[in-house]
Amino acid sequence: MVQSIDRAMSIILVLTSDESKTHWSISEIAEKTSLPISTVHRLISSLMKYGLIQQIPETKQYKLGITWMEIGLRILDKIDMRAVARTVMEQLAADVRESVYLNIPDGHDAIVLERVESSMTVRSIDNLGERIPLHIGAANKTILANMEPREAERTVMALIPDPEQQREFMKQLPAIRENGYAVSYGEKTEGTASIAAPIIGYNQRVVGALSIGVPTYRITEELLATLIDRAKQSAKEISKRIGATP
Amino acid sequence: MVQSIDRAMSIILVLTSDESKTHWSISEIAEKTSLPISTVHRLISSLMKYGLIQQIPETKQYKLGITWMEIGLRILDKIDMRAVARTVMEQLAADVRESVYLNIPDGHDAIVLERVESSMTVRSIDNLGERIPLHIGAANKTILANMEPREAERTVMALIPDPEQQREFMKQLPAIRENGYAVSYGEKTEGTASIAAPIIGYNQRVVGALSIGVPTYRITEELLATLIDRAKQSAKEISKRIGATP
DNA sequence: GAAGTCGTTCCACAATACGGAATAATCGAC
DNA sequence: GTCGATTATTCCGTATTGTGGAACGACTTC
Repeated sequence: MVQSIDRAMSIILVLTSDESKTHWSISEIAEKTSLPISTVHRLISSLMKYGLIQQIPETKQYKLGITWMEIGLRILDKIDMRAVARTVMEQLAADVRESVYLNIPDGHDAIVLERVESSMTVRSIDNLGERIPLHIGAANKTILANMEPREAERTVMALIPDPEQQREFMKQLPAIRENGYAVSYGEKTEGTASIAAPIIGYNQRVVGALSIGVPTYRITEELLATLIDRAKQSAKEISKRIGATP
Repeated sequence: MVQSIDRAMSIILVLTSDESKTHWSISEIAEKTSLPISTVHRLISSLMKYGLIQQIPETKQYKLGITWMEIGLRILDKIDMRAVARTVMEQLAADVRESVYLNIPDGHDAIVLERVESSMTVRSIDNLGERIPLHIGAANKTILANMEPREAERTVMALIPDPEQQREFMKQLPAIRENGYAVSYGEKTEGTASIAAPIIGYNQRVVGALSIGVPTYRITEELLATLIDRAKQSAKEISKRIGATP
């Protein structure tokens, strides 16, 4: 619609086109965009004004400006994980034909932030907004396992009074962290198993967990392997979309 | 030079103007930019094409698009300081149990590049991507103090109009440079003190500043001494690590 | 159901960006 | 140092492009 913006973006596109190349000359850009040099120059001048493109003084070449990062960081800061997760969760639920949940940590509990039910589901297990202590269920355990260890320890100490049980519980966490998933059988709801994987934010911190709830009687070894795989994959997809840098 | 780009950026600017507000209606944007509604609409349509702006289907309102993050992350990737810094920052935050920030200079401001919050933190103070003038706050002052003196002077002259205040301000810089740290009380945020130390790149140039934010009421002389020590130490650690791999 | 308040589309008009060509700056070979 | 080749930058008459008031449509509110 607006030609200048189309052209400006085609220039930006050229600047992002090659991972290894960091700076470009005007004539290179003109050639790649098939625009006249003078036009490229004028557009770049405008873009420079806003820090979208920067000029390297020594070589007079151009590179992407810092504004992209500046605004990008702001978006990362308040990205709505829920909306992002929803898309992925719906796909997953449709594929595996089971209910899918998204939990986020808050204090010593996790809150059920989102739920997608499969058509197969007889009844939904977790209610939206429900608060579940972090040591209960596969989803919450993956959160604990991926939290800052000291904080995890403090949380467990607050949740489990008996020191012996505390130690016993803490033992499982490293493995969960290592494997990238957790499985639980009927911890929260009788007759329901849960397969969970962590969602990691842009700053490498765990921001939630995705889990699949399955009636225990349906589970076979083969299905379990598939579900683990799919849960990990979907959690990673969400992590990526909310800006985690792998 | 190119009007459309100027106008487009003024729209983007509105969308970034308020930290708390995440989505805007066309008429709000039109009013803020003093542009006709139809013009705003046309520009937004073009910007949407590139994911620079997204529309929320339910409310028909607009928000910043993910392209900013996408391109921003590419640039971030090239700044390997961030990855290096994060490790050190997380350790520091865990140890001192306060929030830790990383600022990098750009023009007359610094940008908040990374933030690690302690579990103790009530609320985060600085937002990622936020731009703060270089004469405000301990972190930015350490940057100024370690910049090339002429450039620092030029920056201060641009930021502070009053010549008397300029001179007054410049006086503190040599001491900051000498001591290797700066402390500020509530310069940027009421009730929050900041302890900062410079990060020096492989070419002996200041590339950023690490700072610890502490509620003023928590500060004692003893704690202050510790935090100064830890800030200097961590900043030096980061400097060393980015110096080793230029 | 009328009156507002949004977002969206339309189109005659002229202001705006266009781009070829001239100029300036830079580099390199001899 | 000079000449030529290759950049980046500026200029300016032209017409293509974006402009914005007004009409329309979709919703909400009273």
